[in-house]
Amino acid sequence: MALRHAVLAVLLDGERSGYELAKDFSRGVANFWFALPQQVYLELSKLEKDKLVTSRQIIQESRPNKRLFTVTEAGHAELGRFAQDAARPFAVRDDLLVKVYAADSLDPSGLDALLGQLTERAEQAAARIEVFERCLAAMRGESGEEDYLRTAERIGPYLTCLRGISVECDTRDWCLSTAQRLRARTPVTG
Amino acid sequence: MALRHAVLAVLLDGERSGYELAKDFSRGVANFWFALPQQVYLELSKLEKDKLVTSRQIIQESRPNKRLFTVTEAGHAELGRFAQDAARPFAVRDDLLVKVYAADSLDPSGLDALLGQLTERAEQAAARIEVFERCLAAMRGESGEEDYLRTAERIGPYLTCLRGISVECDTRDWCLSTAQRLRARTPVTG
DNA sequence: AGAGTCATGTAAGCTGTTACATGATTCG
DNA sequence: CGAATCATGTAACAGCTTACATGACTCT
Repeated sequence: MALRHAVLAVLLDGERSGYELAKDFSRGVANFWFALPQQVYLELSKLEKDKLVTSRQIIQESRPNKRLFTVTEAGHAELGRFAQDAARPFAVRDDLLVKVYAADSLDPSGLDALLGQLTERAEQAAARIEVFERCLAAMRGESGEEDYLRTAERIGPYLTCLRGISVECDTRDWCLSTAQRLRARTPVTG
Repeated sequence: MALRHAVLAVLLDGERSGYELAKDFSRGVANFWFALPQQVYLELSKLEKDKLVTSRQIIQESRPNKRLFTVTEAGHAELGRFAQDAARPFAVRDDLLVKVYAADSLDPSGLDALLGQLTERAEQAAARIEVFERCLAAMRGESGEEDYLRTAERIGPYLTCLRGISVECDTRDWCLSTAQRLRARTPVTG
């Protein structure tokens, strides 16, 4: 039971197709849970079988038909139960950190590859920061942030988006400073 | 292939027993990769079978016997190859963020549970920050940070530890401000 | 006396990834 | 004309979690 509640949570925003959900989960928009499209489609079938969501089919002419999903009463109840359960501690698993940990034992070409990956990750983080910032601006509209957070009907998505930004800022800064520090130790020889 | 390289990376610090590794991976010390003890023992057998590590047994009297593992030449080569492979993008999967996303739809008791979990997570983060900070101090000894990073033989562990601290600071701050913001919207009624 | 530490595993089950499969439409 | 977008799935495999199993020693 994992993706399950993430899908239900995103469906709180309203009817969505599997395709839209899959995009959210495999790009970074649903910043709190990553999943591949295959997994999303599978989970939607299970959720429907368990009556936590319902779907209605939309017949389209110039596009493939699609199904739009909505959370049922039982789905809402399930989310309520989920909130009560102890949240399992967040488990970090990051290839890039493993490589940095082992950086000292790498040969020049390995180190070079690592520096490239750090830079790339920093760039990805920067790109995501921009996306998130536009999301926030769109959500809050005219209001100031604190004002929005006090008065808006729905603030969950705003709060998780804020988290996305701070995590990515952190990632970007760490990647850049780490790359610099590793470079500072291997002066260009020859 | 996943835990595999994380274990090899930790073993670069020198001979370790399965038990010690398991502790590192299931507590937060090996900050970059979480794994349960069972998984670590299993991975060590596989690594030994594939000759990427060797072990020697230590017979103990007042304690169970143990095996100490070391990275082989082939193990070092494997880490080198790993560094060259593109690092797979980091995938976030966090229960707590799912709950915050769904916060608006929770009843008072669900929201209360969530606030508790946010506080708890903030406390865990604070505790880990202290642990990491002591690790850093121990590693750098008398030297200043930038000095240490330029001159020390091995800095990988220091760099990942720095990352651990900034991630946990971020977690702590976000959990606390999020709890506050959610509380501000549900004034005590009655 | 009970909890925690040292020390190592096996087996079943669930979750996530990779590979495969299809096919029309729109944009550059 | 090739690539991307829309749209939905199945099957095999790899990785992670939960439950089970054992047993002496040390600290409160």
